[in-house]
Amino acid sequence: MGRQPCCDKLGVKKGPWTTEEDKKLINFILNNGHCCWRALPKLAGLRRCGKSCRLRWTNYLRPDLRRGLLSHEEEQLVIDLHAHMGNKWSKIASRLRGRTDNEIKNHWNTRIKKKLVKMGIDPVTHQPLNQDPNSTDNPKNSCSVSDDISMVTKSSSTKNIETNGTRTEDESISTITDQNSSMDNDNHQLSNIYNDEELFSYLWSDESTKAETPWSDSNYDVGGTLYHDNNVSCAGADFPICSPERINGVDWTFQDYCQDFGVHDFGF
DNA sequence: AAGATTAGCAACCGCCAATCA
DNA sequence: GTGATTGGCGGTTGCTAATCT
Repeated sequence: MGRQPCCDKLGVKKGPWTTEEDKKLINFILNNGHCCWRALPKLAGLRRCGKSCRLRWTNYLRPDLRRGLLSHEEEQLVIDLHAHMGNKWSKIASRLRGRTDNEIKNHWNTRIKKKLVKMGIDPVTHQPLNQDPNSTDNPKNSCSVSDDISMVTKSSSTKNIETNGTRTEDESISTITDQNSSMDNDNHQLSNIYNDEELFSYLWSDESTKAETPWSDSNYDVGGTLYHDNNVSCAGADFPICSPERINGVDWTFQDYCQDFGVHDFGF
């Protein structure tokens, strides 16, 4: 007897999400939260698998997500964390506020991995590769790799040494995240959130949205101190608000994220 | 200009661990 | 203790846009 499929395969839609489906999912979660992903599609009027809904929400629709390319600092952090943790994308993602495991995994596979290989560094072990001296991929011959990555690799090596020394892994990771607490292009990235015109205009509309979403994953630990959420009671539900953080000298709060997402009124 | 190739990303699949009855 | 259910994770696929020839 095999495992029961996560959803009834018949009549379940696959493939890219439409704006209409996004609206339904956002509306439902903002109004009801997501108590049970399996039941959610039916309740929200979606012909989707619960798993698919969860993925769409966590990877794309969550209002606390940041879109756009990873900054140099974030890239550096990912490499450092990967050197410590390996392919633990969700754990790495939890150290980068507003980034998803899928996004980081994609970025690693499509960009960082190639850069490291091009530099003659094994992306798995973070140690120098045994290069064929005639290979065109010999790092001595490749001058196109950015200097910042070279710095990163040095940094990773240093971290490895530190880990073998007196520092614990957590301490060393904490140090890394501290270094990452100021990101230079956050504002630019925030401005890139949700550029889908139709969805965006919908979100900016006056449709009321009472949030009872648990926002369980809104406790960020970047830098270890920046994101301690305070729960605010809202419409009978505890609704967390992030403490302000400083990005480019600007204080950002969860409300800012909400506004950036286009949801003006969470019932505060 | 057109076809081929490559890169980037969203989404799916299968497995695993935690939880519950 | 055991099997069913659910959520979550990591690997992989497939589509689309960009770039190359």
